[in-house]
Amino acid sequence: MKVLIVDDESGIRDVIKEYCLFENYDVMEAEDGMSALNAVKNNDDIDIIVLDIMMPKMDGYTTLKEIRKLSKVPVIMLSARSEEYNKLLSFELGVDDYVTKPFSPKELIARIKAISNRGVKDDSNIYKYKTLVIDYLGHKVTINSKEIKLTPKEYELLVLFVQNKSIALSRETLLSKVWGYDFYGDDRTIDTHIKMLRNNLGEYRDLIVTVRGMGYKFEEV
Amino acid sequence: MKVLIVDDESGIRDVIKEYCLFENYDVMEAEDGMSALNAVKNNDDIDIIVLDIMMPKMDGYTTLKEIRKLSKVPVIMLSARSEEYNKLLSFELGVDDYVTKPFSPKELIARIKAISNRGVKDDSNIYKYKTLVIDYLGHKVTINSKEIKLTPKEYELLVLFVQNKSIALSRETLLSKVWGYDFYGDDRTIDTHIKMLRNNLGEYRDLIVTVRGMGYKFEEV
DNA sequence: TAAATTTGTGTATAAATAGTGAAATAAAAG
DNA sequence: CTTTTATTTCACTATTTATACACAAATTTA
Repeated sequence: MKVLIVDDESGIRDVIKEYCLFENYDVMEAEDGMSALNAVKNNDDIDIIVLDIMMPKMDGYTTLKEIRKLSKVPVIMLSARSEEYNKLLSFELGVDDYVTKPFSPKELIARIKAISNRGVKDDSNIYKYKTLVIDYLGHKVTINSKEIKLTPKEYELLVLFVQNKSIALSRETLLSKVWGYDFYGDDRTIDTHIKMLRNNLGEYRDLIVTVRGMGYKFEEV
Repeated sequence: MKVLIVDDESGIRDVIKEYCLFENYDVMEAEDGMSALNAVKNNDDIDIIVLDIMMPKMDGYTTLKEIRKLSKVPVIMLSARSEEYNKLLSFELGVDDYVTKPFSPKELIARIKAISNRGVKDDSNIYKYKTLVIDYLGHKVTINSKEIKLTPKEYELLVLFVQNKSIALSRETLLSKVWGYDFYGDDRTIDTHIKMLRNNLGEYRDLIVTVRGMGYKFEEV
């Protein structure tokens, strides 16, 4: 487990860091939004981010908005006042939890634990967009209540896309996540599977958007 | 969907309420067991209750016991310590889920969603689909009132499938649930048993659906 | 606009997976 | 101990799925 702590006050970072280390979490620090962003860009093994809202230059909201273009990693926000709360919600950026300052480090750790233990039981078991429905438990995809038959690879691809909505996934990432780190074959294999997936998605084929020179992403219109 | 939130701390109620509203659930609040009880008495459209265990005057257990005299509505319990869990289990009042404080609001919402999607738990001793009947107590399966003879493994498989209707079960899961975690044998053993089970199910053989690359599932047509 | 790069797509072939019957083992019943 | 029943392994087949590759289409760069 690796925790990224983002706060401009080194004192606060230190306190949180100590507690995290004590719980055997790995820790990374960032003192502003920019460095946090870079940290996320360059490390795909960050499991949770503790993010202060009140920061000079780039505030927590903006930082989170940028992070969300890269990753869906769980985020706990730190804020000075609970009134910020509604703002957080309306923000719809997938804040997993929030803690008001001054907070007891113990409480923060407890919340970090809660999120890290949560595992897969996170989101609901169904994804819906218009008439496109993915039933994760049943491994079933339907359009207009009619099942569409996907091969295992196609299904895995689709799920990966949906769970990274609006995030561009490089060919590399796709290969490593769906095929496994030890895949030897051709890059273009992906294209073929994308083609098949699109065909099977029929009227929803455009949800899978080509990001030229990079890869693909899933984007609700 | 209407959620009744029962907690003596208004701060906690507010957080849960905000998240629920954001997810388009209707919300009612109660700050103690008595008002919760009244709320249930006077509103028959409550779909789910989030109930804190630690409350002054009437605690969560007592409250739940009283609620159960009126309704079978699904309940999620909140408690400060995980030790309460065992107590909950032995309590046998039909607690649908259980979340320890401090919890991430997102997690609570995920669980509320999970419950609201799944509907009411079925606790009958008989499963029926058309003329296929499983009598759990009698360990007997009949089709058109005629008993079909299943071997122990076949029966266990069938029951597991039925109790996980529409959920894809991986070979791994099947092995560990029916054969035990310590089974040391060929994966393909399952296929053979599936084959036999299907043969025995005759006209209902198609209820067991192959999920390619994954396992099998039971699906009523 | 032409050339170069990248992506889309149809098709052939290779590889993986599931269905099945029969034989070998193991377990239970008589 | 013998017979019967149940379980497991295994080889073979049918089917589905994955991959490579060639060429077309689209986009970018020079």
